[in-house]
Amino acid sequence: MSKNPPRAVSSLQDLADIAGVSRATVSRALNNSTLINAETRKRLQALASEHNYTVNKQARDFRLKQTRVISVVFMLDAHSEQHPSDPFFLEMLGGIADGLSLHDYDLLLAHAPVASMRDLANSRIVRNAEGVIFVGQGEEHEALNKLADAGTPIVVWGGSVADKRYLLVGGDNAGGGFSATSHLIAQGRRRIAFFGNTRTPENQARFSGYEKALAQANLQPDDKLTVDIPSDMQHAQVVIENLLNKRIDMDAVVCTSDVMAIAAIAALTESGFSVPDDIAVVGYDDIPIASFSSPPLTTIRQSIHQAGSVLVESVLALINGHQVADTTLSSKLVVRKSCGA
Amino acid sequence: MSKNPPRAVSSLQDLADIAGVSRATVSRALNNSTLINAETRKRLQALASEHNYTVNKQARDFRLKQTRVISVVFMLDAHSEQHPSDPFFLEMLGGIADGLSLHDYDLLLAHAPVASMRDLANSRIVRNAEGVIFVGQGEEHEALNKLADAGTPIVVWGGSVADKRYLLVGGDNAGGGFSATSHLIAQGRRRIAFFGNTRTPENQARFSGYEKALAQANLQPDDKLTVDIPSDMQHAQVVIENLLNKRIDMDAVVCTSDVMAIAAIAALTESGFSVPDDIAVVGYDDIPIASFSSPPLTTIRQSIHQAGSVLVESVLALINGHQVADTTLSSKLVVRKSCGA
DNA sequence: TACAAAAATGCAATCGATTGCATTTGCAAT
DNA sequence: ATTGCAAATGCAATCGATTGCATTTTTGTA
Repeated sequence: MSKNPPRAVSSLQDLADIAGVSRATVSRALNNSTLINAETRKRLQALASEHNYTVNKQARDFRLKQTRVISVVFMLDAHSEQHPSDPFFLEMLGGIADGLSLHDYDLLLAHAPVASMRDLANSRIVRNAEGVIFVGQGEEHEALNKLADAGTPIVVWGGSVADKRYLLVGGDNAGGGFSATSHLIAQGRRRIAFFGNTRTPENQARFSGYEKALAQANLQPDDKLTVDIPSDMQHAQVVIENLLNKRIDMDAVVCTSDVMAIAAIAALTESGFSVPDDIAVVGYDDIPIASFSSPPLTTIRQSIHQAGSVLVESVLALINGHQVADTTLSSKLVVRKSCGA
Repeated sequence: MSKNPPRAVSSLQDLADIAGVSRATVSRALNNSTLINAETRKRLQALASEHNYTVNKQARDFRLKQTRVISVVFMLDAHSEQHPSDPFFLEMLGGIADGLSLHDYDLLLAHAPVASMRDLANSRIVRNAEGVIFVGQGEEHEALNKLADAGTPIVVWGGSVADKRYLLVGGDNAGGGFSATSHLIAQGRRRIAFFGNTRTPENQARFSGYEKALAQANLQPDDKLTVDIPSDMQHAQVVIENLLNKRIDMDAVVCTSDVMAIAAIAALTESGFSVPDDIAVVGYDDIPIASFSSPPLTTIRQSIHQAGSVLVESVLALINGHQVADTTLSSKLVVRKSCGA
C-alpha cells in the first residue's frame, strides 16, 4: 500500500497527472459518462475521494453556463420599505430553502425588495439566477407579467389575476376569506369588517370570499367596514386606533394576516373593547405564534412550508422546459377563542 | 446620431469589436483602471451602458478566484430539528442581507443547519463562500473553534466562551440578564425563575447576570427555578405546563427570548395564573410582536438589524486580512406591562 | 529634430472543467 | 495476418474576464 505523498489536488489536471490519464478521462469518470470504461471510472472515483477532491463548481458552472441559483424576492408593501417582520416569511423561506437544497440549488436572497422593479430584468437578482421565486405580488402585477414575457423562469406566490401570464402558486384565498367570514356569521356576528390592502391579488380574492359569505347570509356590505391596513404592525396599530375613534359599528374583523390580527387585538383592547366578546377577530396564515396570542387566534391555516417546496418544484420544472400548471393549496379554518367559539 | 444596430453584446470581446479596441482596454475601462486614458474610459463606459452591457460576474469571479458569497448558518436547538419560527431570525437575516448587498456580496442561506457539523469544512456552505456567519453557537462551540483554526473566515453571533478562537459579535448578555432580573427585584419579586437552555454561551451569560442580580439583592438562587425550556414554542408550552403542575413557588420569570416569554404567558394564563399579578414575565430580543402581546412584553432590546451589519463588516474585514476585535452591542431593558410596571 | 520617459493600448496566457472530434486500443470475424 | 468495428481515451477548443509583459503612441526635454 504505497501512499502517494499527500499533496494538494485542486484540479482535474492534478488528478489526471497522478492517475496517468488525460483530464478528459477524469472528467468523464467523475460524471459517470458511459464513454468511460467501468473499471477506469471506479479507479478514478476512488482516487478522487482518496485525495479529497471534488470538482470546482464555479469552473463547472461557468463552462456549462449555468448557475444553479434561484433568487427569492419578498415583495413588501409599497408603504413600509422596511424588512418584513412577519414570521410567515421566515417559514416560507425555510420551505423554499429545503426544497432547493434537495435539488442542489442555491438560494440567493433578494435583499432590498426592488426599489425599482423596472430594471429588475437587468439586476443581479435575475441575471445571476436560473429562475426567480416571488413571494407575494405586491402591486407589481404588470412588472411580473413583463418579466415572464421576457422568458425569465419565474414563479409567484400570490392570488390569481385576470391577465396573468406568469406561473402562480397560492392558497385558496377566496375559500379562506369565505370560511373566515362564514364562521363569524355562524357565530352570530353581523357587522364584519375586512382589514387589509385589497389592491394585492391575494387580498382581493380573500375579499371576494368575504363578500360572497356576506351575500349568502343576506348581509349588506358596508364600505366603511373595508379598511386598508398596512401589513407592518406599528403602522397597523395607528391606523386601527384612528379607525376605532370614529366609532364605526362593528362586531367582528377579518384580517389578512395573523400579525395584523394580533396588532388589531392589541389596538382593540387598548381602546377598551373586549375580544371576542365585543369584537371577534380572525387572522390568516396560522403562524406558530397564533395559538399563543391571547385570546388564541382563530385563523386560516396555510401550509406555508409545503408552499415553499411547491414553488421550488414549479420553478425548476419551468427551467427544464416542462409544462407546469398553477397550484392552489388548500386553506383551512382553525377555530380558537378570538372569534368567540 | 447614427445608432448601431441593436445586436446582443454579451462579452468584452463584442464591445471591443464595436469600439475598435482590444478587450483588455475595455476591461480596464470598465474597472476604472488608472492605466487607461480618461476619455477612452468615458467613451467605453458610455458604450457599455448604451448597449446595456455589464460584465459577466460568473466569468469574472471565476478568473479572480472569488465568489463574493457569504454563507449564513442559523444554529438551531439540537432538540428541535425544524426551521426556526422566531422573528428574531428574520430580522437578523434582513440586517445581514442589507449589509452584504452594500458590499456587493451575495447571501447563501444554509438550509438544513448542519445535521453534521463534522464535515462542515467540506460542505458547499463553506467551500462556495468566502466567509461564513453563524447566528448562534448552539452547543457547537468546539466545531466552530475547529473551523476557525482551519483558517475559514467565520464570525459568530453569540456569547463569549473561555477558549474561544473565533470572532464573536453579540449582545451584552450578562448585562441583559442582570437588568431583567434587577428590574423584577425592584418590582418586589423574590422567587424569580430563569427559563432557557443554559448550555449555550449566550444563555450562560444571561444566567450569570441573573445570578449576579440575585446575589446583589441577597436572594438565594434555587435550582428548581432554573428550567431548560426548548426555544420552540410548541415544546416550550408543554414543558412549562408540566413545570406549573409541580406547583413550584415563583412570582416572576426571566426568559431567554420573546417567543419563549409569549409561550410562557400563554401557559401561565392557561394554568390560571395572572400575568403580571401572580407571575411577572420578562422576555429577550424585543421583536416587533413583543409590544403587541397581552400583556405587552417587558423585554431586553437587542438591536438586531444593526447586529446584522456588524456581522457583515466583521466577516469582510476578516476576509480582507484586517485586524478585527469582538463586538458587544448594548442591550437595553424595555419596560412594559408584563412585569407589573 | 531627436531621444528618453511616460502614458496608453495590445497580445496572449490563464483560471478549471466540459465535450466534439480525432486517435488509439481491443477484439472478433474473415 | 488483415480488416472492420466498437469501445476507450486523448487532443484541444471553449466559456468570459483579468493582467503581466510587450509594444505603440504621446509628451516632454535637451
